[in-house]
Amino acid sequence: MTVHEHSRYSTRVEDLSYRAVPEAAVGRLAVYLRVLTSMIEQGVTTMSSEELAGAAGVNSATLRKDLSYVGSYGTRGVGYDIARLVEHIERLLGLTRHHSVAVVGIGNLGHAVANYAGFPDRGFPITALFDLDEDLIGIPVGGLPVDHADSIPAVCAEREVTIGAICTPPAAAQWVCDLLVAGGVRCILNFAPVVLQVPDDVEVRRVDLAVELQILSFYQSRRCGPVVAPVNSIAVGR
Amino acid sequence: MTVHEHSRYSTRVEDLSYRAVPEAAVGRLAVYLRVLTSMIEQGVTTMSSEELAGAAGVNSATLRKDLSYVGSYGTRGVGYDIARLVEHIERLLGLTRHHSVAVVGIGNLGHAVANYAGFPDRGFPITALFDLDEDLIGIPVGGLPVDHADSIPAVCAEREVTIGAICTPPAAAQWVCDLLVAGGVRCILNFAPVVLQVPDDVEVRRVDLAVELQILSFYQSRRCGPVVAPVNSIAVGR
DNA sequence: GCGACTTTGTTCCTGAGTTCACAAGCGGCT
DNA sequence: AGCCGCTTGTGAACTCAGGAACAAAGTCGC
Repeated sequence: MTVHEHSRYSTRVEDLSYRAVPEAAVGRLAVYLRVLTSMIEQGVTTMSSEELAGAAGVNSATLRKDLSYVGSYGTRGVGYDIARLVEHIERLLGLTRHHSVAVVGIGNLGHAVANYAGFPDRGFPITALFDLDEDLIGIPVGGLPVDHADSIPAVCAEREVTIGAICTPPAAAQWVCDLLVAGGVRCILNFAPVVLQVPDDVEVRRVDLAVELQILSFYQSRRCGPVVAPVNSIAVGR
Repeated sequence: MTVHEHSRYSTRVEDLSYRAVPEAAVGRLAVYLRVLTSMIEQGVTTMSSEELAGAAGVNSATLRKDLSYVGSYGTRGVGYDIARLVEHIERLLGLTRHHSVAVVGIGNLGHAVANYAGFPDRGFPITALFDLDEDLIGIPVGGLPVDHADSIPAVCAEREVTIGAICTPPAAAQWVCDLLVAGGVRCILNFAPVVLQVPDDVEVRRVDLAVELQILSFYQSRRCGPVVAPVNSIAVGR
């Protein structure tokens, strides 16, 4: 295991436990986690890599490699003890501490996010809601009153918000983002179709419906053959 | 350009134009497209790779390589003609033909998706809405009445739906998915936190809020140092 | 108690994607 | 008209992720 990276964390010894986890693996681990918890509800206690891989839609070798990052506890010849595995994955993903979430922009999407059932259950309590619309402010959504966006920095700092979800129209997104950052938020989930400019120490994940659709569109047209395209600039040009 | 792939499309000549486009590049092209169209609205007509890369948040070399897949039309020493570039990217992504979208599950999220402003503008007209709730059926949402989920196969086939968006609770997602596939839908956008099982010729893209949050959580805890974790099973074990 | 079978954890390898770096090309300036 | 500087497009190195195969290890049956 040759670790020759620019190490910001080189002072610690157990670095291995939370660095050196491939980007993509983190996302898959979250998926495994959900499959596993739903298995617990069904009363299953043990699962082999083959089964879990099938349920998660990945290769079993990939799965085993991913699990090796969590210092996994499987039993050869048997499989994985689901309860123990869940515990380890949760620790690796940092789900043992709670991350309070602020939702900005209480439109259709904001409502959906604020009411999303899975969040509180899984360690993501929503502790603040913001909007600009005077008619919305003060009205409780999912049991929590909406605050004015101007108060984002103060409220986020006070309630120790760690994750901000931006559900505003694109025009407001960058402004809101700056306010969140000013309030100490370092993780942002951006639903607005904009590329946000943030300091280096802020992590942004973009969820972009239009982009997803366009990717599907690409596959669709690749499947059906090319577009009409009697355009000679393609055939001849360059 | 060595193209030595398993070629399902080897009969055609201009294959290069739409095969051999890396997965990741397609997603980025959609982002470039949005940046470019917003630039047009601002009256800009020309842009260098450096500028566009900055606005899209990617490396300029990556951007140029991505644009080379569309058989790009830049001018050395000047940059790219935005209008022409937009046209070419739209053709590659298959946006010159319209893809009608069906939304299943008219809850919070379904409303958000159905009303999403960007869809009709960008060639994704929403032509069908479905739900199970009798109270919703017949009621128009965004100008379109809601149909019963049982009619998914018939309606999708009739209206030539090419993309299905699943916004249902997880328990219903697989059932809905099967109905969509039965109706001839080959592209699915899945917002339900479930891994769908589909035939090989169906393309599924998953948008999973919980997974996104957990990835952010991982980065957050990596940043702040490890979790409390005085657990000796980690330090000592194996 | 021992052997055979099952499944994990890991190593190696292949292929893809990203970045660097440079040559070719185009416009503007003198 | 010729030169200079700027920008594109691409060839090549490098990094990273994914898949196959195998050895270690533990359990179950006898």
